[in-house]
Amino acid sequence: MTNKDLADLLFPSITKTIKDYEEMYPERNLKEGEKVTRFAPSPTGYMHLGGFYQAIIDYVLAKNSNGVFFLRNEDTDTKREVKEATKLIMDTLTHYNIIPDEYEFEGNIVGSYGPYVQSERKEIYHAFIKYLIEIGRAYPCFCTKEELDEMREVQERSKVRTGYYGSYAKYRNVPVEELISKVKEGIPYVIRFKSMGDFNKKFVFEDLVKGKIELPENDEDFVIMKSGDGLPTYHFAHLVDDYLMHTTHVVRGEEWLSSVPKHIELFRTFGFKPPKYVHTPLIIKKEGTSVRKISKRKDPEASMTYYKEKGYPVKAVIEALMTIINSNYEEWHTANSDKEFTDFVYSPKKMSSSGAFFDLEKLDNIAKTVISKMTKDEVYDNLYNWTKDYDKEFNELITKYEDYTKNVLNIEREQKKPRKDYSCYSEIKNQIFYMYDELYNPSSYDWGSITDKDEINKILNLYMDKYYDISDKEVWFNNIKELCDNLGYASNMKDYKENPDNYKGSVADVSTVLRVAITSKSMTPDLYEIMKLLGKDRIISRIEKLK
RNA sequence: GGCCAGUUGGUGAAGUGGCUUAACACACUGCCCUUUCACGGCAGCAUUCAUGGAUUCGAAUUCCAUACUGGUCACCA
Repeated sequence: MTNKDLADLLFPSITKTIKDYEEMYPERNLKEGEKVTRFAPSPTGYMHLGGFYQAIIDYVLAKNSNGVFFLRNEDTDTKREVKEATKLIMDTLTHYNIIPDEYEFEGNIVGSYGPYVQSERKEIYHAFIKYLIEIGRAYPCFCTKEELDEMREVQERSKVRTGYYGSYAKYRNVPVEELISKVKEGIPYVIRFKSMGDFNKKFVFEDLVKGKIELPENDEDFVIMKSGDGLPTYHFAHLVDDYLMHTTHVVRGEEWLSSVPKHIELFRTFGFKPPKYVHTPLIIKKEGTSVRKISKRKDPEASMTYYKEKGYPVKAVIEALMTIINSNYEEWHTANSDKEFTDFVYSPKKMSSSGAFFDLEKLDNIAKTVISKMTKDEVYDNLYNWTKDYDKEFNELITKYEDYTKNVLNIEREQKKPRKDYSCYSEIKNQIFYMYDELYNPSSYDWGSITDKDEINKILNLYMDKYYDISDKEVWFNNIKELCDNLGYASNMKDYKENPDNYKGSVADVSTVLRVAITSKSMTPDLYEIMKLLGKDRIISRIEKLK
């Protein structure tokens, strides 16, 4: 009996060969330098910031070179799989407008290198495994979990490297006859790769981020196909998929660096050219004095849903991530503000090789600038879309008062240096609630230096009786100044600063009284604009309410 | 423990042997502008690049050692 007999026994229905698949998935028509990248998440029900950050790199790498970016669903871990996960991934990518050129979603395949869901590619993997068995480079292993655990304990006790290799590889040199009869008996098995590597030999591997790295050869007979469902492990699926889909650049987290020897040996065994690798630093989080990977359990900001729920502008999140990806992005972006982030030429070499800290404060700052540069219509539309999902009540209000809301959002916007009030859409309501009678119901007022009720009433009454005029900003402010003179407050700040004792206070104090009486807040944008939008009736009623 | 990687201010970082008295940005502090806040302007914020040694006229940049941090060592990706 031969390896061929074993292969046929294991995969009786597999008739296609590697060659057949190579013909089905021919070389892509790429011009020099065009890159093929992929985002390959496993659908565990969660879209991690770290994953999204890699997706951006993939996307930019492909767009930079006019290449192809595709999405592949790595669902080989059936135990961890979550049904809605694929939708979540698609929704997130769509929200950020990172649209793959090829993907598979809800039964729809876009692209000619599919299927793009690994569980649908089982036959393909099996054809490759069958070949490996035929040439004697893979074999079934019947070890139970208990046996493997025991082996590891023995190895640990005798202080040798743990793993299934060399003389520890129990089924590596078992004659085919015996393997065949065990299979026929129905004993569960996995398929292992038969490694020819030597752990004491090193080879040089070039990572595009880290540069040249010296790694030991792989000598482990690692699992390539699991028992039960017969699905491949990551290592094997990576080989087959990235070979047949003609991926040129594999972007993945640096936690994969230590399995590079396995992947390289696999590619060499088949005589395939391995892709280029971009092992990205992990996104980390400071906790006390130690650093750790950002985690979905402890850090809400590790999930991409966090940014959507808060209502951070799409551009801001991408910009913050791009800044981590290549720190010269920021400078480039200020010099090329009209360009898309995909026009920025990403350089793996320029990536920091240590862990990156995703700074939420920095994100806030970027987001404020992004929103400040939008037109009132853009802010309105984004606010509308956000409130539609997360704040129905406010959504109805801004729909009812659409033009008015746009005017509110436009205060101090159309100027060279617009205000930077909002970092996310969820913040807007809290900052402009006083512009809506439906929301205006202050329980307290932020009075400034003037807190005496009689004095406040005196200022307000006199103002409404004699000085109220919002026909023009200059007129409006001159009136306030006259009011100040009339009541013994300094109308000129310089005079006040020079001789504070000559006055009861200054125009700043009087203005604050007006501001707080009308909005309840001491910090607001331009009061004149607010008063103009509110109109006399509402101003009067708010002042009356104070009495 | 084996293997691999990393270590520049509170943060992201620039920097690849002299142009660095370490860029830029965020944060922070002070002043100015100012009807508040914000914006904006100006100034301040690492005598030092984990530590020790070596090479060199000269090192954050090269080499060696040490320390610390992280990754990995699954029928998870």
